[in-house]
Amino acid sequence: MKLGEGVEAAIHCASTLASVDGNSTMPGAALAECFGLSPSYLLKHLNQLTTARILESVPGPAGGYRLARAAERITLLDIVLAVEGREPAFRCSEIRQRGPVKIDASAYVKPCGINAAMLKAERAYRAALAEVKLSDIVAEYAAEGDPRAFAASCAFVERYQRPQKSASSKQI
Amino acid sequence: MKLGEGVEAAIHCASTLASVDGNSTMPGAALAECFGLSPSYLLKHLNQLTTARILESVPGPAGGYRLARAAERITLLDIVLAVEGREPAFRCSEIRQRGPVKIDASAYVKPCGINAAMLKAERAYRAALAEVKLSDIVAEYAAEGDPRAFAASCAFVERYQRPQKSASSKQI
DNA sequence: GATAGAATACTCGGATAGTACATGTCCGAGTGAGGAAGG
DNA sequence: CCTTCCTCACTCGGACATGTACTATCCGAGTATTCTATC
Repeated sequence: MKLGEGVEAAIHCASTLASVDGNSTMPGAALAECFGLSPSYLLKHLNQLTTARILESVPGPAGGYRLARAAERITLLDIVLAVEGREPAFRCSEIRQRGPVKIDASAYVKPCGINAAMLKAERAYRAALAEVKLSDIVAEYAAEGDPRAFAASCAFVERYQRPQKSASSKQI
Repeated sequence: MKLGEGVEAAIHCASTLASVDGNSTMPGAALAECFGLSPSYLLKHLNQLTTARILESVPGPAGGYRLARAAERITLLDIVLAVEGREPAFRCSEIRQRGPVKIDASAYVKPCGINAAMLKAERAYRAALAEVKLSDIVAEYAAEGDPRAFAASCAFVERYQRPQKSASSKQI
């Protein structure tokens, strides 16, 4: 029951990318510098987000990352699942039938109640994450966060974002 | 986001211990054999439950483990926290203030919205686990589970449980 | 025969190796930009 | 002056070490039982 450190980085980067204009991109190195992270390692997580179709990557000079779809259509659950994997945290290994008492397999057709309870709790967890959109995070930050910190973030984005030539043509 | 394998073992053992009579005990070796687990390793998890005041351990011959309180007063959350630790799964390391843009610390007095959203989801997870009592698991198993498997479990408990002499006097 | 003592066997508990996963780092493939040469 | 080609620098992507935490195991501390010797 411990989430990797990369989840925090992934969400922060996605929030930052939500502030870039149109389909401009932002290099991974800039994101790493923004949060004081190792550039080489952050790319690993950004790549996971790209594989999950949450981000898009543009190679070459003036390349970088951008959101693959609108921030209103990205939830925290999407990001968490992309980084941590889609498997449930609790995996029932059916130890109830590993004992020495041999019983026909037909006695275990029903899933065990413990597994059901654990999975139900995990569904509640995921449902709570699915309710939070990336746009909510950004809006809450702009409204509730400290104005100085917000201004600094905007300045950082302004400084490092790179507009794309074939921007309008690559709209999906 | 991955729970250790010991959680499953701990819950199954606790459910089994909920079926022992009065304050009889059951040795850890018997529980390990019941689920085909390594006896030496299972003791580690049982010890965690004992430290968390969920189980009681009785040393010496005819010793073993028993529930420290009624099964109605033990929830799945108690067991999960005892095994996995009480720390939240998501730990905010405040990477937002690690960047090169130096801002006064007063700008970060408010907890970051990402952390708040993650913790809220975890509260939902824990609340769902707290609603499930150990007695519910046992009752559901007795009512919905396969009668053959249930009978085999009862026979196993009957065979290995050890009544305690000073049983009634040690009632809390 | 009853009792006190010591040896014993069984239990849990903590300290000790092995392994899988997450973390952190490095180098290579690919691409667009920029500049130089030619028309 | 414009076009074309080449070189280059910058980007992401995957392959390679390292650290940590989970898993697994073994040996030691403690206690009720049990046997024996004595009263």
